[in-house]
Amino acid sequence: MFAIIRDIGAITRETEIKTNAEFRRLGLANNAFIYVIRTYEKPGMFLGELADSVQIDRTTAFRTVQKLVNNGYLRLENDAKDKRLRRVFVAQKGEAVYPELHAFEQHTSDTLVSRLTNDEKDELKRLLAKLVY
Amino acid sequence: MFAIIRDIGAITRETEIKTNAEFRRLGLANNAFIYVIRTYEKPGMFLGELADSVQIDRTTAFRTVQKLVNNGYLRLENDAKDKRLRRVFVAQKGEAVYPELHAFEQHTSDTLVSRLTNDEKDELKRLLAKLVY
DNA sequence: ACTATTTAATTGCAAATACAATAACTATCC
DNA sequence: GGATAGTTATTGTATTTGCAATTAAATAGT
Repeated sequence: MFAIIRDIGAITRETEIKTNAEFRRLGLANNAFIYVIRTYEKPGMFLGELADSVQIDRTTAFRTVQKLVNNGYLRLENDAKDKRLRRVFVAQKGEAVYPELHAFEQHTSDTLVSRLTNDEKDELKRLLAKLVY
Repeated sequence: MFAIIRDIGAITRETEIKTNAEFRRLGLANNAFIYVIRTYEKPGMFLGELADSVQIDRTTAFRTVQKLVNNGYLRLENDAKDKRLRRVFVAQKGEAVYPELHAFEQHTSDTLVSRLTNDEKDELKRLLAKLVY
């Protein structure tokens, strides 16, 4: 059964190479585009929550978010109740670029599963969801 | 359908974190263990071939292999016909450690799919194989 | 045979990465 | 309400990473 884990790893690494190449021109290589997508879709996560949601080391995520704030893609807000928390939102540039990021993700995903029938796509989706949750 | 690509990425990142933590004590973090496994299973690949087989940047792969050669896990041999090629083989330490690496990969994979029925496991394996090839 | 193109390995270097440690704050327990 | 434990953000630092460029060798084309 280890073929499953190898195939999954292979797909991820190949996808990341393509996506990073695509978004380097926007300063969103090194998986930075993921942060913009996730933040757009779920605004107001605090830093550690965002890091966990993308399964990336918290210190790495922290520095990536810093860079994205400096670049104008994201912005941070202190939580009113809990002074430890800094919540993440998209800034103007992040808002503007989201459609393009999402379209590319969609396209990449469609290409990946293009040799499957619709039933197979649904089944794969269902099975993967079962692994994750 | 982009849930598929997200779930796949999430599984990979989580798996890599666990596996790197497990094998750090052996000096096989940063995905180095993958090279030992693949080389053991297909000895004599040249450097670029090995890099492609694990979907990792060739320069990164090159440096990782260098380190593994220094650590006694792998060894290199010049190709007799084509003077550009350096073929990779496991050395003593690589040979010795392979069973443990493979057992861990097996265990990780089994844990990952433990909530699936046997039929579902087979189906997932089949669908993923269809994506990769 | 000779030039041009391709492919492999390698190095240079700036940036990214992640473990470890610390500081600030919150929640819990007695 | 004060000590203790747990959580979050942050920094220090050494290592890793990967794009770009270089060298060397093989292959293709004429």
